[in-house]
Amino acid sequence: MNNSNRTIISRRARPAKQPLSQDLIVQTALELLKSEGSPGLSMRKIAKALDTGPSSLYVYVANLQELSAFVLDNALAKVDFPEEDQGSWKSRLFDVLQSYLSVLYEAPGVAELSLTTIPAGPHSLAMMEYILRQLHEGGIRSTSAAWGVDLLLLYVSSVAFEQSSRDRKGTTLHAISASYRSLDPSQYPLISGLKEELLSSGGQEDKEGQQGYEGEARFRWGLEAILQGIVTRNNG
Amino acid sequence: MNNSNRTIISRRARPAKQPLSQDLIVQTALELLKSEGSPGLSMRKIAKALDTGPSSLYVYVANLQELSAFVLDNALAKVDFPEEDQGSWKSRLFDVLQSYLSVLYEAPGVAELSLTTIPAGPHSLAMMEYILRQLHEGGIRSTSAAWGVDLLLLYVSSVAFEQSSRDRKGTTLHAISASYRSLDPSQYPLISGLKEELLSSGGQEDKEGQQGYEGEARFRWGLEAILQGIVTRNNG
DNA sequence: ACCTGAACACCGTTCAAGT
DNA sequence: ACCTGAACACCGTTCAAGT
Repeated sequence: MNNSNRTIISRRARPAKQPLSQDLIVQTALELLKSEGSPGLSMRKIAKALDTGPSSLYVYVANLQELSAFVLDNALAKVDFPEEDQGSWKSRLFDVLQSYLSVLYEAPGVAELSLTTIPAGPHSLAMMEYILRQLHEGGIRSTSAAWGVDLLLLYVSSVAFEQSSRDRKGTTLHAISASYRSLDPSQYPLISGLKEELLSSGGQEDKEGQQGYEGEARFRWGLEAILQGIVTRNNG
Repeated sequence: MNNSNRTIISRRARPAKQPLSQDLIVQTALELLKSEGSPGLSMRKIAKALDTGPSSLYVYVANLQELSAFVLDNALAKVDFPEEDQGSWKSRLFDVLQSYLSVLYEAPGVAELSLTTIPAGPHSLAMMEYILRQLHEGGIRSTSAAWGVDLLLLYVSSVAFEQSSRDRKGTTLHAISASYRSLDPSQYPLISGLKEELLSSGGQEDKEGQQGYEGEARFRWGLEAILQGIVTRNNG
């Protein structure tokens, strides 16, 4: 620093520079991820936001990968678990997964994290346990249940990620839409004939609600399909 | 360069420095991706492999994202389509998806690409068309078919990615295994009870074949479950 | 038209040095 | 024990300049 012989003008807007801690780092990282997307999740940017150098973070966090895992689990704290004495197990199951989806939608980067980092934090475990409990109540046990949770969570993460990676760049949606429309129908008759259906990939087609009507319908369709399959495999 | 007054000793091992082209760039990129994983897919490394500077690549490719899309489609050229006059539509469907999975397994980075980049290249379109044709033959049409392909491809990509991101770091599997084993059974009774099933995530438990027996079984289970669901939704 | 060098604005991680 | 500065070895992309 070159302000050694200069009285400090103002100790920043920050509240007197809180001491660092893992929690503070993780929270700052999550804020950056939400405001700037996945490029916001960088050691250097987090350090800058905390008014320090990147090397300081390594006291509380092994590396970026570990930090990412913490950030994901922190975000998952917001997932809502419906009370277990109301409604059917199936409606509760759909509701958690819907809530999980909303949390992932909140920030484009979080969806990517959910696919990229292995979920072993307490919040993710709590969600798995809750889902397993609903499946159990629905008579789905053992292998079917274990593989089923994975499949369901994978589905939700993928939907969220696909969606958020489209939002990232308006170009991409235009690009794919254009490429479908310019297809040679004689070479790709089925794709050509299903253009519209293929493109309604769960996106927010309207500007209003959290998620378009089409998107919500498609999300539930996929969920029902997977669950249907799990149930059938379980009983068959 | 500082060898201006020095006769060139040897024009590298490369065959007399081929002129650049999009195809050469894409192929080199794919080779690097296979040999070094996703960090290998960098403009600078590709340029170095081609014995030029990174800026030279921008004549043939808009940016890294576009190049990635080309690389993915190039890799998908290897997907095998079973002859359509043999076996059932279902066995053909499973076989393409199995072949798709093998291609993604070939390189850890390719699996990641398949999740991250929107597939609009000719090889990916050909695969979609083929799958739609099998579904059509199985009586699955319209929305069910359109959303079904997406779901099936998503599943395969995710399985491949999950697997390859585990291979990347032996630590991660150990870490998750450890975290499951150290769980408080009273807090997470169902997860604790299903430890084994949850951990058999389609991985190669044996050192021999391309894929472990457990892994193959789990992969097919997921496929059957999804397909079952699609069929039921389609008819119901 | 194609290629190059140099620069710009970034990365993650380490490490000796300070308090 | 915690924090810092400086360095190392990387990124993608642009742009003026050369052929």
